[in-house]
Amino acid sequence: MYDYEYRVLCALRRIIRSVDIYSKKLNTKLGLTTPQLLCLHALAKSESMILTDLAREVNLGVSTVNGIIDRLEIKQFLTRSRSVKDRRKVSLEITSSGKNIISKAPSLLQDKLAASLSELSDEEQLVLTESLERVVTLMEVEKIDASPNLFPREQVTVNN
Amino acid sequence: MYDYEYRVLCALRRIIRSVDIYSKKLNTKLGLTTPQLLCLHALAKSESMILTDLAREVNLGVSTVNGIIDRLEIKQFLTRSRSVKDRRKVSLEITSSGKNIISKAPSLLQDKLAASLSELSDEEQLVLTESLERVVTLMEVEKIDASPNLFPREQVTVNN
DNA sequence: ATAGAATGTTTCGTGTAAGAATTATTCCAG
DNA sequence: CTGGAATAATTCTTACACGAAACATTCTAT
Repeated sequence: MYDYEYRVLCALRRIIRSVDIYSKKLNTKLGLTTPQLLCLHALAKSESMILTDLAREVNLGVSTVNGIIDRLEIKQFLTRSRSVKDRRKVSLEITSSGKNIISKAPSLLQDKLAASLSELSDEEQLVLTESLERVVTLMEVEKIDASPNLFPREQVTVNN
Repeated sequence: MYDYEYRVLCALRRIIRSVDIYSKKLNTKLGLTTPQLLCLHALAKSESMILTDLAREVNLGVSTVNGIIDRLEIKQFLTRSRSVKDRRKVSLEITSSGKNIISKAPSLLQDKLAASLSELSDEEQLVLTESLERVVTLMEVEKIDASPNLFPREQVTVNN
């Protein structure tokens, strides 16, 4: 019973690590990380977008995406421009150079994972995908539950 | 067919984000993040350990773990001491204060995930766990495959 | 019309996370 | 026994990733 919990935790951490290592490999080969590519893809679909919406689109925090945008702007794969109508907003636009790079970029999923996934039967793909999505919903319950105290057992405070 | 790939990618990123957000929540409440707790748990099991082995144990890079160890040492949850037999090695030992904190700490898995997981039937738990582990093996193939060129389609080099 | 709520971006601080390079030590072959 | 390979830890740089705080702008209720 406790066994599954440990196995799940272990699997999650290894998945996280794999994703990160792939992102770094991408960066040395292509000059772009997975999150950067992800943002560019989102921008390519919309042609023009606001930071807040982009963050929601790629499931990341707004301050995180802001940093990613900084790096993409330096590399000239997108432009920032203050909106005239509402001067709080900054509209993000992918450049032609940006469009070019994503057309050359490999899959956002590990090649092998994508390949192996497509080799599974449709049935198996479905089970796997839905299992992952179930994990997501299980995890994200936490977020919605706005209980003020997360650990009612004991209030531990360690601040040296 | 391509659909599954997108759903898998999306699920993975949301899982990563959830794990990270939980870790930060832990940190504000307890003063320790998930990776830090994970390392302490590993040390508690062995009583004395070397950096390299600890890194392998928790599935992280050695430079990453070194930083985590730095922070745990400052908080006095472990001690570093150069080995006398082999002076290259540094033996890591959890302190009593370290043992104390992990006994008070909540689950390393999101509470809700752990709870929801245990509520599933044994059959379902198994499917879910094995699906995750399958994803791990699919992803880690990449690591073992030591092909010099990862993206045979095209050799893209963008170095401004 | 204006104070304050709301919205949107940016900056800051902290903590992963990794690879590359550096240093120190030990091992080993000749 | 000595020089180079191997092992181990550390430092450096880069990039995520987040929340909190600061800032500007717009909206809204009175």
